[in-house]
Amino acid sequence: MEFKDLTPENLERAANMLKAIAHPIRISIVGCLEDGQRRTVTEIHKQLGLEQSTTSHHLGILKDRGVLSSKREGKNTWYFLKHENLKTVLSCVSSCCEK
Amino acid sequence: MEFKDLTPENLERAANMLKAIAHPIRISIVGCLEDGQRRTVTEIHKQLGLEQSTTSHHLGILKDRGVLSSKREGKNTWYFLKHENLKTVLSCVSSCCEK
DNA sequence: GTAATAAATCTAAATATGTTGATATGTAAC
DNA sequence: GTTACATATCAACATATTTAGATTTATTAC
Repeated sequence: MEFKDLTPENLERAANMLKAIAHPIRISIVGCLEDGQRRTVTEIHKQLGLEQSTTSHHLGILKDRGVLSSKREGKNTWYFLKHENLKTVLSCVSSCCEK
Repeated sequence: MEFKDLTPENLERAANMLKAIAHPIRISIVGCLEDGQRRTVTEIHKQLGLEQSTTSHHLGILKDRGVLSSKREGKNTWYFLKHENLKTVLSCVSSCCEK
């Protein structure tokens, strides 16, 4: 599907997905989850040096907007990329940002 | 360059570029400028049915964050995509948004 | 110089987003 | 039931973004 053909509703959804990713913390979170990796909230908040509540909040945004999925297993909630090709979005943008 | 390797400064720049695109109006603007097309502010504001000032404002954001470039010719300012591969970002995201 | 057109900027108000600490909920082990 | 740990939500405040109308600046033609 070409993005030109997006209905207003899907346009909104695409904008929301991009907006979800468009934040330094959330880009870093997506970076932790490349290549099918799964991480818990605690792992991510420790790895990135963030407050637990901040981390959960940003993970919630990413999940809500369709960037991540999650799966609860016991006390832990595992987060992972919902669409592998979202990696492409980031490498594409970062290639435009060099220098 | 992998986005994982972005310096904090480039991370910020990548987030700003994504944030620039992450808006329904601005996605539509980028959609008008595919394939090396150039458009003036007036053309875009008429085509998308927006206020002139709103259009100019959003074009300014896109230019400021490195998504578009512009060239003044007489009374007109032509806007165009700075990086052709930003198209990929949008088609990638829209493929994740189907249904 | 004036008039006409294109684009950019300013202003103000409404809306949305980000951040943190505190609190609540969910789950497992006992 | 209690305790401990993981996660989510709440509340409050600060900050940023969006929008439209009015104004200003830039350019061309006269």
